Amino acid sequence: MISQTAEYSLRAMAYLADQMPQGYRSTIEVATATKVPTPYLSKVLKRLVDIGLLKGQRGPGGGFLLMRTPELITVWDVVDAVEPIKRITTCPLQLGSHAKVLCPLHRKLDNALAQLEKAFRETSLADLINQPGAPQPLCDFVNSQRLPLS
Amino acid sequence: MISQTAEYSLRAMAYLADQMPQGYRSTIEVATATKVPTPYLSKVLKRLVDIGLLKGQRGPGGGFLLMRTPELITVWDVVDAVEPIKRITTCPLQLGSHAKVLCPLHRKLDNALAQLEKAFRETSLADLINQPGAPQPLCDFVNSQRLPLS
DNA sequence: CCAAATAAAGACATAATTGTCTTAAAATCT
DNA sequence: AGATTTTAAGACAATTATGTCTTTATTTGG
Repeated sequence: MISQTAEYSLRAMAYLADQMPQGYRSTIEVATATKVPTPYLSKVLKRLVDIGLLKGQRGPGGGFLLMRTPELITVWDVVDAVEPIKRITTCPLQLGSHAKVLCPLHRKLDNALAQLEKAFRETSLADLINQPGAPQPLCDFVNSQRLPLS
Repeated sequence: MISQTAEYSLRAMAYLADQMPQGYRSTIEVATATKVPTPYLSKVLKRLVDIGLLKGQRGPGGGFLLMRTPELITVWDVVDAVEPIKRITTCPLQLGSHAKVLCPLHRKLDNALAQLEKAFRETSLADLINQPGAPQPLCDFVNSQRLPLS
């Protein structure tokens, strides 16, 4: 229901949100952590740069970095950037009689899309990594650098 | 967010639900009414037959017919038949630590899918064609055969 | 039985998505 | 300046989704 590219984008953004304090992270590191094919992730990351969600930095010590803090980037921002949710605002059959009000079928479908959009807009990357009482961290990598060594 | 094929399937099923009292409806008629390319719709309808949602009848007077009444077929039945909503039940990264509990990202995504599934399960084809106070019928074709000629 | 209508089946074509590989450009460090 | 690290860019390949076309099988009605 959501494309592979969107899934990969979300994994990468979540990882980069978690790793933000450490600065730039390279394609290979992100790919390894999120288990995404490296060459393909490279293209996905470039897209996120073009869109303005990430900054790419070349050379030693370079890599990718969020352009905003995790609190200010939502799941919707990411999904909308790589695979926009196309809301149904006009009749797909282009029926004149549906110009103002969608038929029940498309009304229902668009309501479902609206629900989805709302859920995505209400979730920030911070919500994905800062889970106080949550039993599991985002993924194996999350916070791994920051946990006390015990 | 939902495939073209699923959209076409829903249009066709809604049309056939509306036309059920008139008996079999041919591919060409359904294609014209729903504005779907005829040859492609033909394949879609065959799939709906294979799945058991429609009955196909050859020869003069033949065509397609719902296997159940519109009340007993949901939007979910149709979508699930042609393009199943893949719920996230296990970690897509196959991380051992997520065997029991999904990470927040995939928990959120699956919750969204659950919402979608619920909305689709709660809507029957009958809901799409019998709208007492609704300002618009399903589409131009709906109930057109049954309206008083006035 | 024959002709017409219709779905069924499957070959073929096109486009989008996903994935790989190679080269170029830029930044850093010594 | 030169070597190394890294993203940027773009060609190429494989797969899936979408769409078209032709032939075959079945059913009905005369």
